[in-house]
Amino acid sequence: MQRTQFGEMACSIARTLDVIGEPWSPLILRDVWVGLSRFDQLQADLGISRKVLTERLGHLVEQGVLERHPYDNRPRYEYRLTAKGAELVDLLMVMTAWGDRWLAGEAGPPVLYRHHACGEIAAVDLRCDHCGEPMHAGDVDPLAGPGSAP
Amino acid sequence: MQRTQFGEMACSIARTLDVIGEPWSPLILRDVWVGLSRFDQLQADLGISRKVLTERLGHLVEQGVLERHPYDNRPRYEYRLTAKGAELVDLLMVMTAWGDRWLAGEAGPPVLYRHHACGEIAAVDLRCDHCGEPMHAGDVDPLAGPGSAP
DNA sequence: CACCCGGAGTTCCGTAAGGGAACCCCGAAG
DNA sequence: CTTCGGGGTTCCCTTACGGAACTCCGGGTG
Repeated sequence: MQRTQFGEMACSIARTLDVIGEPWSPLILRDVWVGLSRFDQLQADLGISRKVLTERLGHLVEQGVLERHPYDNRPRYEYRLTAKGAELVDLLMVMTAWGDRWLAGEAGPPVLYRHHACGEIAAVDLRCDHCGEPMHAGDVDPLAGPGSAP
Repeated sequence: MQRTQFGEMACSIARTLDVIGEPWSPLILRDVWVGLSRFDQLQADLGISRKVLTERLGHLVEQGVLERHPYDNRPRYEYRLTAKGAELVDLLMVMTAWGDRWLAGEAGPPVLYRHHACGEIAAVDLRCDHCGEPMHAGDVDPLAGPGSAP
């Protein structure tokens, strides 16, 4: 008996969860994204147990989302986002947008993002990569794709 | 001693995780989104333990993401997305896009999405809600927002 | 050279959460 | 009045998290 593995399912959501779905993983990614890159920094910022942090970092490196590499002659390492990991930041931005909208309350969002292109405080918006029109829950029909059959 | 609650953190990502970050929750949302709405349907489709499914549904309803309501004179219930929950589908679409791109492999994506507006098979793309330009990992600077202080 | 330091983990134990299967409740249909 | 099926509960077992202590290792400092 073991915990269910989502990676085996024919579903990109489940497979993505297999990479960053474990507790803490998205927060680790967030920290690395904003520049916290060393073990002790992450541990202190998150308050995560060192054991679990070790496991998560190992998994994220294994999945090609983070890269561990030395920054000193001593055995010191820092973690960086790979290209694969940087694209996961899209996910973080959408989570941020949703949390800002539905959970921030009176106080307002804890963090704001300034968009380089326009210089404004902004949030993300989902568009169709084909026609550029908005793309949300009710705007699509799911169809079986090539990777669906056994 | 108890499991760490992310909801207390001053971070919209952490707070969002408190709502849908538990194992299975995103997959439950996906199923409800595509039309599986009854307890036994969800249980059979996901292979989740009934105990955990009960807990997750309860939590999602409590958080206002799902609505439980009767569909018969008998004690029968179905779960539906609320407006708050429907906006979480954005998150699922971004997870799908990332999984399709990085994890689908040779076989291709298991599910395709046809966009109503243009009729094409499409994926989501993240844009700035201000200027409409692309908005990804390197395109923003985080600043402290109003909800950041202790 | 002996000692200490700080980063990066590893080990160990107690509690809590997931997996699985069996059981229960309830209203309708036979 | 028994059966059926949806919608959960209950119980036990195993795995995983939290927390604190311990280890390892290379570089300064006296």
